[in-house]
Order: sequence, then C-alpha cells, then structure tokens
Amino acid sequence: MDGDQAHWLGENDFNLFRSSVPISEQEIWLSFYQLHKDKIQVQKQNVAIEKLKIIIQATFKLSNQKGFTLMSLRDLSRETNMSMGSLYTYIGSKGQLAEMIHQFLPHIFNLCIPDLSNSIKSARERLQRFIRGHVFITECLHDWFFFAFMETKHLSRANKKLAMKNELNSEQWLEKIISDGERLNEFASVDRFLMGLSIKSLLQNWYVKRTTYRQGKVTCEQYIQFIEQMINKMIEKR
Amino acid sequence: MDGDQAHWLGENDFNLFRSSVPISEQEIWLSFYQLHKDKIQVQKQNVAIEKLKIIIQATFKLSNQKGFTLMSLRDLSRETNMSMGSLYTYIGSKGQLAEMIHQFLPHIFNLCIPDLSNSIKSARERLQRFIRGHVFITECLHDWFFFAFMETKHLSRANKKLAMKNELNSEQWLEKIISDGERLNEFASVDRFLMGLSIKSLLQNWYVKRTTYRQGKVTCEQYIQFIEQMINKMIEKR
DNA sequence: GTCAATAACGAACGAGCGTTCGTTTTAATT
DNA sequence: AATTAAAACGAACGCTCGTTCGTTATTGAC
Repeated sequence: MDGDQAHWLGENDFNLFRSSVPISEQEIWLSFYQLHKDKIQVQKQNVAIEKLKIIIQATFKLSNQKGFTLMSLRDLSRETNMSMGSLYTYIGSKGQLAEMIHQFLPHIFNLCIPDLSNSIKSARERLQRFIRGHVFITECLHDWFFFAFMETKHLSRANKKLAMKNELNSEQWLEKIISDGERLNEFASVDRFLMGLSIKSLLQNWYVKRTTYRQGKVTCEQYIQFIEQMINKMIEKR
Repeated sequence: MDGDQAHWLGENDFNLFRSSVPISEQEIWLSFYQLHKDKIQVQKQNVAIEKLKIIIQATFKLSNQKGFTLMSLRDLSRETNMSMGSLYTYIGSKGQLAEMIHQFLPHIFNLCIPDLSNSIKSARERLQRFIRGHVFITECLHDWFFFAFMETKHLSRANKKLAMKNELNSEQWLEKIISDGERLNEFASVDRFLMGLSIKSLLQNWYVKRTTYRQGKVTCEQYIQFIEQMINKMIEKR
C-alpha cells in the first residue's frame, strides 16, 4: 500500500523525495506556464517559459531587496533586460504578476502532498508525511513560499480570501490528523488547536528564517528530525 | 532576591505583570514621546503626545489594511483629520515614521525584560521569565510588534541592521540560557541553536497569528502553559 | 485686548509610478 | 527574397506620491 510513495519517509531522503515528485526545475516552470497559459499573450511555449522564468526570478530577487510594492516595473525591466511593453505581454499587470505566483503554490502543494486520509490509516504516518513533505517542498520552492509569506498584502480581495482559506486548510488538516491519532489511541491527549498551530509555526519557520538556518549549517533532514522529536514528545503516550 | 519582580511568574498572572512594568497606555505614549522628542517640531508635550497617539494608531490601522508602503500620507491625513503640513511637524518624513515605531520596540523590551543573568542563577527561572515576559509584552503591545514584523522592508540600511541585531540578540540570549541550563545540569542536552530558534518561532507566533488565537479563544496564559510544556519536554532530564 | 509664539493648514511641485499603443525588429514560411 | 505573423520596443499619458512652504488660525502671557 505504501510502496514507492513511501520511500522518502526514510532517513536522510530529501533526494528521494525530490525524485518522487514533479518538482524539477523544468517541471516547475512548465506547470507554472500551463497554469497561466490563458493569461499570457506570447504564444510559443518555449519562448514563454524561458522569459517567465527570468521575470519571476527577477521578481523574487527585487522583492527580497525592497519588497514587492517598492519594486517598480522599471526595476523589473532593467533586471530582466526586457522592455516595459514586452513585460506586459507576459504579466498582464503588476497585480496579476503577484497573483500568478500566489496561485501556483496550492497547485504545486496538492500535487506533492496529496490527501492521504483514505489510503493511509495510521495517523502517525500521515503526520510524518505531512511534516516531511512540507519541509521538503518549501526547501525546493523556497523563493516561492517566502515571497507568498511576505507579500500577502498585495492580493485582490478574492485572492486574499483564497490564501487565507488555504492557510486555514492546512491548519485544519493538522488538527484532523491529531484528533484522529487521539481517537485511534496512537497519540496522547493534547490541545489539537494549539498543537496544530504550533506545528504550522515550526514548519513555516523553516522557509521564513532560511538564511539563519543556512548560517547555522542545519540541513532540512536535521530540522525535520528536531521538530519531529519535539512534536512526538507532546503526542506520545507514556 | 526575587521578591517583588517575581510575582508575575505565578500562574494566571498577566495582570500582575502589567502592573509591575511601565506599560500602561499613558506610560507607553510618554516613553515614545521622550524617545523621539528631538525629532518632533511641536513643543508642547501634551499636544505632541496626544497627536502622536492618533498618528501612530492610524498608521497601525492603515498598515494592517494595505501595508505601510501602500498607505499614502494622504490616507493618513484623512484618517487622523490632520493636514499634510501638520503631519510633517510630527513625523519628519514617511520613512522616519516607520523608523520611530521600530526604534521604540527594543527600548520598551529592555525596560520590561532586563538582563537577568546576574541576579538570577537558575536557568530554568530565567527561561521562564523570558518566555512569559515575551508573550506578555507582545500581548500588551501587539500592534507595535505586528507592525515591526510585517514592515521590516522599509527601514533604512542602518535601522535594518539594527533590527537584525536585536533579533539576533534575543536568539543568542535564548541559546545562552539553554547552554547555561545544560552546564548547570538543570536541562537535558539539546541542540541549542535549533531549540533557541524554535522557541523564538513559537513566541513570535503569538503576535503574528493573534487573530487566529483570538478566534480559538486562547488566552495568553493558556498559550504560555502550552509552549512551556512543549519546551520542558525537550529540556527536562529523565 | 494685544501681541508674539506656536501649531495647523493645503495648494503646489517635481519625481516616479503603472500602463498603453503605434512602431520596429525578429523569426518562420513560402 | 518576399511575405506575414509574432514578439519586443520605449516614448508618452494620466495619475498619485512624498514633500515643501507661504499663509492662516490658535493659544496663552501680560
């Protein structure tokens, strides 16, 4: 039942995770292009993907420096070596640029961490998969998640609601796993709400404070091991 | 040795903390005024404090809605019922407004959680004081800390460095307490670096996700109890 | 009631923003 | 080599921004 998919649950298996999931460089930009195909005026796929990559990466770079709002499209034009007019055939508008990035995340997230509640009965394993999947994905797509975390303010009302819903979703997912574990007698009794939010916080911290962890030479496997230890001590039965 | 100051280390003592520390409404605005006295053109203290309060609170409100960068001074003028010219006699410039708020935080923080490493020997107690002090202060000054967390991007290079240094300071402080506890044989052996950052993450989560905790009807005492339990399970000797 | 000193005012300015669109360059097809 | 469609270009437009400053209103001491 948990054959191939479960490989990356072993120790030290970030690379196994990567190869079991469609998030190579190529696949990411292809997915991104396909998701937004209809909004992009440029028609040749190869050209579009290549330029989109340049634009988005420049957006990440400039947003890191001064924030998305303070990044002007003239900055972006300079950084990408594209004219203003050319930019607009790819991004539609500045606002849409931000929204395209935001919308990509739940898309890729669901692709890599599918709902496991039917196929996998053990709550402990579902929790483990969620935690490791989360850290691994945010490790692969750090720039994307960091951008989304920092620049929530600039979304349209509709997309802001969507972002909040996704956020809420993953919190409720965690709560569900915890209460299942408790019901199945796998976990000790804890406050589901606080436990879920705390796990979420620790998971987010991995990409929000990435520079700090890099400086301390912490790998994502080490981080997973540490927070799993912390979480297990809370939920393990004595 | 730990007479009066230690009162708020008991259970359910948020109010005791508040009364043991100079952060009543009045005291906050007075401190803020005094810290920035030299930059404010208006000379009468009463007038200045009253107006500053209006300006800063409006800044918090508007920044929450659209972010500091997207908040124009015309928005601020409308919200405060003050003219553009009048605003400028208080804030100097839009950038300085942000910096005044940022600079206030380490000021008030050090006032409320002094360095306890000399007077208090027990690492466990120092850790407890730090955690509870942190949650209590960020509970009292939520708008300030939330603003500072969200709007780091708009600081001058000098003040950005300062903010990072303060951040780093509190992380190193935690690391120090943890390694002291280990050395004094109070704590079990854990990864200081990861433990410090994790605690920091949980502490920040209290004010970053405040709305969520409010909705879940979690009080700050309950939050403290929960994360202390989580932390203790990691550091307690078996 | 007078008169300085202080505070508030708001129109005006120049800079820079996001966006548009008529034109030019490039690439592919015949 | 000619034709045509696609893509890139960048000057120009209208607008809003942060900021200034000459003027008006308010205050409080005498």
